[in-house]
Amino acid sequence: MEDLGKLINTRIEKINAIREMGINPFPYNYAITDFSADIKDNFDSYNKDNEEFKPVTVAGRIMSVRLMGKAAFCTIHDKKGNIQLYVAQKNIGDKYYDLFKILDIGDIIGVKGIVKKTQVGEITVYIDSLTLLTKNIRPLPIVKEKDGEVYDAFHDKELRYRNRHLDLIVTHGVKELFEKRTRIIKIVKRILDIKGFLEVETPILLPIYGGANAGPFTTYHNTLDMLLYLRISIEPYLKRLIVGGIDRVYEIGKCFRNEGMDRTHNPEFTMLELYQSYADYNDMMDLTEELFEDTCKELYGKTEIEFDGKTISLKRPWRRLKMIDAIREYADIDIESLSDDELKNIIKKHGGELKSAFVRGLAINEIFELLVEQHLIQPVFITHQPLETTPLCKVDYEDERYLQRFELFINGSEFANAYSESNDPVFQRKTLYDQSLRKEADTEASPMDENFVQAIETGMPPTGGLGVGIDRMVMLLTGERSIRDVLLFPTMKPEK
RNA sequence: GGGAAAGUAGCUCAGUAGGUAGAGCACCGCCCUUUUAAGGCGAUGGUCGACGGUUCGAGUCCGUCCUCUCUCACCA
Repeated sequence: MEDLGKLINTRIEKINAIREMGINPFPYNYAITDFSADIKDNFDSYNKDNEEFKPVTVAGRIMSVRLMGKAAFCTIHDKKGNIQLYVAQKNIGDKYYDLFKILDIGDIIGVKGIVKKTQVGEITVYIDSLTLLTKNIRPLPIVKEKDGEVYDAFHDKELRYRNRHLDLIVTHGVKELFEKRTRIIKIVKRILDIKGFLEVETPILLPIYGGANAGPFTTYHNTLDMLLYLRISIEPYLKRLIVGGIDRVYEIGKCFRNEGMDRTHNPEFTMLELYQSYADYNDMMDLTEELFEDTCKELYGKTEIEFDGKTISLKRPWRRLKMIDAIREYADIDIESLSDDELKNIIKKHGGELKSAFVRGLAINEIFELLVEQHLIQPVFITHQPLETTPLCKVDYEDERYLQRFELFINGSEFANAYSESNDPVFQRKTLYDQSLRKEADTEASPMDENFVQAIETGMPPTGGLGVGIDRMVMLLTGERSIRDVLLFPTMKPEK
């Protein structure tokens, strides 16, 4: 680190030298009129036969310098890309050429000039004015490039995640990836807005948590002298809004689960949850297909995407398969003909485990997760989960052992989860109460939410509800295999 | 939590039998007015992730720990 200190000190001394030249190394603004990509894309409008020129003013960060005595080429990076500058002493004068010579990679400059092609045909701004806009003092990682091939890329993932500002500057495609993430979320919102869903914001700090099976984060409010939880789902509040008559409602926001971290799990992650009155889980399937297919089509103009070396087709309709039929198809097991003990043996044999006391429905779900999930590559709605898997869903009227629920699987992992929402207040009170009693044995069971149950007692219309993991959707649509690559600032342990 | 791999200069990486720590780029000095991984000459720069051990001697061998990556487990 001492060496880095030396490098930084050298640059701090340059700041003093620049001030002694009568130049402010940190001026207040700069009127940009042009951007790199626009100049390159519309060369003809900036240069007519090398005789008529439309002057440009561009600004950006110095990414490389090739200095040759009394003239230099350098490349700057602005919000639209890179462009080369030709900096000649005779064009900008001795004083500003002296300034240019002590500038570093990482400094931000503004330049004025005319656009020409060099001998080898690269569109270049031949500058006649140089303004230092910000002096850098901390060296950037140096990334080299030739013919589109990148050398010495900023590879270290830890450094990239911890220093996303550097990653955005020097790693190709990172900025574009996060722009795409934002675009995906905007498309999803637009689709929902057009359908008449109201976007809302509900509390993240809660006195009581629920809506999912997950460990919560806790925090503390000093004035109220009380423990608060960070939400693990948005469901309990959106359902209150459904009761309140906002009959199509959604929120896209952070949820927090105090659980393990891996390639597809970050402690804080972004969920879409939506609720639609007078709809059921079939309507939610249609809507889910639409959200994924239309977003993909708008991004890429097609419905096939490459992911993890596989081609995945998001073209609707997708397959709809009952959980027990999926188990029969992929594991060749006829669940309904088997005894509890036989289910236990299957789970044991495949290395699964059951929480607390044996519950047949949870065992079936476990077998599905152990034996089927990984095979579900193309989009498929797995429906009719056993009723014990959640207390918030209506049972199917054809077979009350199973739910009107689906989970969407793509490439072996879950992307969405939806119910025909339970709105029977007597049933709801009982199941939530029963679950709260299980809390001793099952740390992920939620405590009783009295206010939520009272809302349901007020009368919630028949409602379809849908939850989509936005980060995973972004991963799918960008081809990224790690959630950390679609989060600007993934959760990291502090550096020592 | 298990397994595997990794951590050496600001960045990207070498470092072979345990014997004074290397390269490219960046940075510093000099030359250079069409370069583009610019080039040439020269110089600086390191607690080899941390701590302990073995040894005359450890980047290298052993142990513990830290961080990250991959993977398995866990996970609505």
